[in-house]
Amino acid sequence: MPGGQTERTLSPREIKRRKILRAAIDVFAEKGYFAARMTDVAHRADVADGTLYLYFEGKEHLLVSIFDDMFSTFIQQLQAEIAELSDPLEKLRVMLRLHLQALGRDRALAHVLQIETRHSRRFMNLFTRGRLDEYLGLLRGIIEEGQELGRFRRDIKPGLATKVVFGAVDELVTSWLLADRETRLEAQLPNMMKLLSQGLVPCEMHDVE
Amino acid sequence: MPGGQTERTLSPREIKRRKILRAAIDVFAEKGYFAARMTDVAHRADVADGTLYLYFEGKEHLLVSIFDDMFSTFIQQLQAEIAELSDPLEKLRVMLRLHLQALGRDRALAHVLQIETRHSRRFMNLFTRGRLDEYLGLLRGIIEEGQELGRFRRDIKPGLATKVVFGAVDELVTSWLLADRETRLEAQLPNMMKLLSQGLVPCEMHDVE
Amino acid sequence: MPGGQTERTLSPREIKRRKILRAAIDVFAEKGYFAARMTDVAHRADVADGTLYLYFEGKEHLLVSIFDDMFSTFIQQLQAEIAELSDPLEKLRVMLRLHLQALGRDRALAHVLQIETRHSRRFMNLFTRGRLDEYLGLLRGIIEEGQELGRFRRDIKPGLATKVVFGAVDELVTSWLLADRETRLEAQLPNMMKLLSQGLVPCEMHDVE
Amino acid sequence: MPGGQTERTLSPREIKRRKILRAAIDVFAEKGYFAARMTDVAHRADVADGTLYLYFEGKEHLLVSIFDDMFSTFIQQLQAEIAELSDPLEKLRVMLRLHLQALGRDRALAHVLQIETRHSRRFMNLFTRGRLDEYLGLLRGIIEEGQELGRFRRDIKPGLATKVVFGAVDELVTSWLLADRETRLEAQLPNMMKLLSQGLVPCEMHDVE
DNA sequence: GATGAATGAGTCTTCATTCAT
DNA sequence: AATGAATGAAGACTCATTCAT
Repeated sequence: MPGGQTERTLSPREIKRRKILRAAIDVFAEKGYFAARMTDVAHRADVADGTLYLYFEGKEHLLVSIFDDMFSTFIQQLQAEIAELSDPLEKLRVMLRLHLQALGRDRALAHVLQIETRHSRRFMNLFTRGRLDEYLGLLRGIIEEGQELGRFRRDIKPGLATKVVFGAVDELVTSWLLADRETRLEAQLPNMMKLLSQGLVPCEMHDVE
Repeated sequence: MPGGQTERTLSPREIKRRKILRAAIDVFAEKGYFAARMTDVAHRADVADGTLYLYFEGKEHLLVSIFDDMFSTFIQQLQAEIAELSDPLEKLRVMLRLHLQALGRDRALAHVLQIETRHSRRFMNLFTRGRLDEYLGLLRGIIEEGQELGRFRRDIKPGLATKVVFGAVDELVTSWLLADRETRLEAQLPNMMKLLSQGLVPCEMHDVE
Repeated sequence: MPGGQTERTLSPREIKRRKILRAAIDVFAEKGYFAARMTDVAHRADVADGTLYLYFEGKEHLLVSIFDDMFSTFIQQLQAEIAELSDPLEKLRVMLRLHLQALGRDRALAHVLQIETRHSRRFMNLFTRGRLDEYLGLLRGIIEEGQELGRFRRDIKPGLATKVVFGAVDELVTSWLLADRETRLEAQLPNMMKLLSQGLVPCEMHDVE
Repeated sequence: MPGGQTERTLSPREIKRRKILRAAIDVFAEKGYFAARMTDVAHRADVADGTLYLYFEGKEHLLVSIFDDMFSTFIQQLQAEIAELSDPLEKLRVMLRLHLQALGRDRALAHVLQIETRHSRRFMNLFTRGRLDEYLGLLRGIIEEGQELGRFRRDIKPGLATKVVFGAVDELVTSWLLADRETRLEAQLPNMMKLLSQGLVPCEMHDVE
């Protein structure tokens, strides 16, 4: 999610902006957003306290910026990779793989995005969910496409399916985060794909249902 | 989830304790845990500020107590209702139904449990997740039982399935909460059960997978 | 201006309120409003920093309250004493005497009212001048009455005369304040009355004018 | 008051100095000295923040310089015009006319001189009053001269008369400023001269006094 | 037990000033 | 000379908690 796709040359301003953002991610992940003090972030970024305010409007904006920056980079990458595929199931798999990879690669970032960024309804309504809708929209698009092509079961509302899929991945990430395992997050992908696509109950018993 | 199964007579102390807890739920839901002030809770409960500390150790303990009280009542009810069933799929359905009912019935409580109670890793590790494990254990037990009885697909790790199911319900609740819909939360149950049990992909295409 | 006319018993709250106000007057007079820190006021009043905010909304409100408290007490006294007189010139004399006495008696208060309370247009428009209008209205009333009775020259606009009289007293106070003299402020009254009532130029030369 | 009597050619440095001073007057008048930020002044003057410090020692010096610059120009003009007159009453009239003209012509400047420049005892003692003494000395000289020549009443202390006259004009200016009238300040001069020279009380009633 | 007035530690933010370029 | 990015000291205010009544 971070790095990689950056242009050859970054302006000095952009470099410092990212240094501060990185410091904020690390500090927020370590101490939590509320316990973190602006001065901690400044020290970690190796700048003066006041400098933070030359790049960000305030503490909350720092948190919002983490979300926005990482998210928009991620969504772009997602769209690029998905565009090249035709099979909806394949698109879904790639989407979830990128999701798990992006977060699995950067534990501190994952912390901030999974937890600190969801600390209140106000914050979620104002920031988290707003951005998340782009992701959910992409996901829903894939599901609807799959239904049209007959690759996905048609008797399930795409809105609900979107929530179930997102909820599943999201919980996977959160429990990986909190359990502090050594497992690679991505390793769970095949199993999860099977479960989501085929369900809990074997086919021959579906009539029972 | 609250009330209902309590004994006939509650001690005056217990009555006031619950009054405070209810006030805390409402205030936390309205303003968010951090923005809520102890004095707000006291006013809502119609007691003096200092009185809160005769019943709870402090602000954080108030939040923990909400979780614990509601959760233990809920888990008890869950176990009682499930014990009477034999079919794992039925158990699962009842479990999720109770989950959705309990939260769908009390929006303020749902707010607190879904959001305020998850505001930091520290809090989740210390309180939220600890209590949640009882719920997750119950869920996992049902899934394992289903696999043993051949009612559930055996090629899926029960740990993963537990997370997927919990993640799905959890997300359902959260999006219901944030969207502020008029929908009854419980109404989504049949659709979700179908999706979880049969998966996204129709049986005849499973080989493709 | 302060004290004197207070009721027999003051509530404990009112006592503490006045203690804080007195501390604020002294601190503002010593260090100036802007240089004064809230913690200075709290220390002087012998209360905790936070206690200030139980009695006043903030630093600015402290300054406004000094003005309002002292001014309303003063205006009341003024009206009471003037009501008993009939001669406009006498009324004027009493008014100015009370003015000079009230401020001459309490140098710190005079400092705050003459200087700190006039630090910006915004503050003057919002607070100082608004209150002052009551005083100016009283003054103007006396002048108009004097003109009607033929005791004061009729060819002078009362609005202008009001300003001239107020400006003269006000400047007298300010220069007394800044010169840090030992003179009693009140001692200047007879001279000033003569000047205001008879003017700079002897009568026999008025035609020259 | 500004410009006018300056030499034909100003050094580039002096030009920029004045540009900054003008910017400071406007910004201080608009936002008040304390609320004004150095960066506001720099922007208004169309120079970089740091440049201000190549011309002025700091924010306070900017305010002092406004006072000094404008005042010394004013005093010079005053002395020149008065020197040509012989009648003390005429001198007084010219002095007050110039005073009212100078401020009436430049509202922003008047703001700064009447209000911002008097924000604290420290500032007044250190700067405002010090410069003002030149003005007051001039005024006092005229009054004493008038008394010697028998044109002014001898039974009034010149010090007091000076204060009364200055206070009257000063208040006139301040109330003109705050009332935000459309009146020309200077228009009040004749009336004020009459009041100051002949007093409030008609001659035939002076014995009453 | 209940009260609620008092406490005081804790922190985000502003902005005058500096100095490397 | 001019720039403007960076600095960092400083302080008003909040609010969880206590404790004398």
